Amino acid sequence: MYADVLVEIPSKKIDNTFTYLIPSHLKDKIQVGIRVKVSFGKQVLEGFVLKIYDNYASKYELKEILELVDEKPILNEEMLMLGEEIAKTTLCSKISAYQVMLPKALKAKIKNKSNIKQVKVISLAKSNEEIKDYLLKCRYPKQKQLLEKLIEDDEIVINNLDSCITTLLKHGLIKLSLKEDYRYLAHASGNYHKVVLNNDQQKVVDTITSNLNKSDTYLLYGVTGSGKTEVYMEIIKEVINQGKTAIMLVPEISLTPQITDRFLTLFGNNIALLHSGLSDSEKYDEYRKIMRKEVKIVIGARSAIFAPLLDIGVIIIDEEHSTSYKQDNHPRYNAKDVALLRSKYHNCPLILGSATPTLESFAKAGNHVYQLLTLPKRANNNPLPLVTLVDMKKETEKGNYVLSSLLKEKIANTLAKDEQIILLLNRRGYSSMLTCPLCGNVVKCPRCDISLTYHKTSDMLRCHYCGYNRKKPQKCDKCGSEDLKDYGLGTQKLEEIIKNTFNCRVVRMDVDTTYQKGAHEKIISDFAQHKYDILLGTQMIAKGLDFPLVTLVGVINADTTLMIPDYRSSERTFELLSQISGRAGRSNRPGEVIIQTFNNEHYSIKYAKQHDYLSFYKEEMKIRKILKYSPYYYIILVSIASKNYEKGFKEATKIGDYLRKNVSNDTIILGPTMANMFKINNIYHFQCIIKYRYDDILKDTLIKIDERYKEERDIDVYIDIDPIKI
DNA sequence: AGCACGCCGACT
DNA sequence: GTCGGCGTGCTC
Repeated sequence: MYADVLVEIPSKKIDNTFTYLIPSHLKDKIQVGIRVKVSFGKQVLEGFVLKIYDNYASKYELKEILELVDEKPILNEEMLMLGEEIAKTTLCSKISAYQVMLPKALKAKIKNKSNIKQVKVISLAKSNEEIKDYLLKCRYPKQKQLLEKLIEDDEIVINNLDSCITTLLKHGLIKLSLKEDYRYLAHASGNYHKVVLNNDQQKVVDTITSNLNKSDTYLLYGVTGSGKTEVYMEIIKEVINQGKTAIMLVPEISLTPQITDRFLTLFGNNIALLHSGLSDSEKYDEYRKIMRKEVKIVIGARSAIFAPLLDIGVIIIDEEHSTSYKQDNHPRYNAKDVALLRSKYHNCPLILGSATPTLESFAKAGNHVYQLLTLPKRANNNPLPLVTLVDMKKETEKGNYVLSSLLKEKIANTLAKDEQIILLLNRRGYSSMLTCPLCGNVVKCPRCDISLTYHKTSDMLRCHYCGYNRKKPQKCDKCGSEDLKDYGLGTQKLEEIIKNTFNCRVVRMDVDTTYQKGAHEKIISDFAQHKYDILLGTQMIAKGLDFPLVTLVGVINADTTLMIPDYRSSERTFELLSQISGRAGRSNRPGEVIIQTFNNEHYSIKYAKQHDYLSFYKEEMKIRKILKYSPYYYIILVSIASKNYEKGFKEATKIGDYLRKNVSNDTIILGPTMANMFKINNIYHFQCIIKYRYDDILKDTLIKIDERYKEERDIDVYIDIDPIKI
């Protein structure tokens, strides 16, 4: 017998299987999807068995498989199919596709036998009658207590052996054994109260639960606070009742106890949670629970879409507009695409939920590719918050550069009512640049083409792209003037201003305050407990959070996302403003939103003010059509990176020309141009953008480019199919 | 990814 | 004459 083995070398060059002989003692144990050890050249490697067969006309002298790593397959038929599909659609090697699907601990080479945590457990070694006899004559209360508990519970986890246990062991009444333990156990705090669904919610639930055995995709478009989570819970409940399993994806950032609590309360330990807060071994523990069919529900971020559940009854992707579902490094897969494949495979519905769906999804709903379901009102029938725009051009004339008089007044009022406030400022640090007023010199990163951000707490200038750090200079590097001015506003400076202006408790949430494990959750729970009056931060505070006491939301500068030169910047702006507005007035107190902007005529901001997704959608679709962008055209981004500017430019031009010659007539090739972030970490980035609708030769052309540049050492070419940012 | 093979420069 | 530079190519 022979086996085709995919060895664990993540190189495109070696992305085909190698045939090995199956030694006779492994013949009845080997299966497709298990890992094996093989000798490969001079080294011993692990690999996945992808095929087993009887006859093979060998040209070479075949080697034998050395040993099996697993007893049972870790890749089943479905996962093998998913990996192949990912490799094909994202142009990555098969092995990297399979590796991205598995938890790190299951990746070859890492020995994890000792990685399984064990606990000591004691259990009864004799029959209940014999124990009861012993109990009658036993005169030690501690022993009695323990034995009685053991009759009740079968086994007890112990930390150390006390005299009572050693005596019982000596008498042969109990036995000691080791049991695998799971490190991570999520607990519900139990303070979630069940809610009754309103008519709209019930209609959505009914539509989906009466079509559970079809692989339809639904777009659940529900305004912020419309109670999408309750709908998901109801559907999952029904799926579980039918004996099936469920996957729910949420953006990493919203995997907070706030959300998970509700699920844990309703479904108890039937859930595996997969999020970045877990260590690799903890993730592996959760994974093992899924493999052993001990849980039926998986909730997690992007990679949870690969959870090896069998018999999936529903897949839910919450906040479907979130960019976090696309992996931004190799392999650049999109969890939404994988979800679609799995929904087809399991014949189960896929639900995409959002208050601000991507244009692509909404367009598909318009074409009846997806089925549109709507929750037009907030669950508690509250109106959406009143949004007021403040023209910052007028405010700056009055000398108000940061807080407009209106926002100041509203903050003071809200504080007086003892209610809470969220302030959004989409830029971290203290100020965005340090400038010399004499010679106009801006202090820049020596490795990147961008100005450094001043961080006051550490008195350092920091590059937000490469992490470069330097002490704040006392003098201008160019002319020596000592009068350096800081311009721009960051979250640190805003925090300082708020503290100086109001007498209140402020907490700041951005990358700088949340890089430590658990810091993010702590800020959220502290704010929820009203330990602070104001939560200010970057966009990470905009999504999914639910604080009943928040009645005022302020957006300090709505224009930052609008400035980004990406064809989706209007969509991002509308989404961010809608999402942050949705944080206000979620309980019985009415909410209010103040948006400060220099572009109060811009349609993104205008429609966000009116909570008018539909009009925004129509306006933006017109522009996408004229400019030939997604969803009218498919987009592929080819990035060319090199340390050497000339070489990078030369190769980028070559790639651009090659593309133009080797695609269909109506495919559009833009560039090469300098990328948005042109120089990062001393590496120059160029890019070509491909826009196409139907093109059968494009894929081959891309594969050729990919293969050609795999070998090049000082040029890196990345091909991003369906990129989320340009 | 490793590791060997291989064909040109400065050394005991 | 040889040690070693890392360019190229192969691994069932």
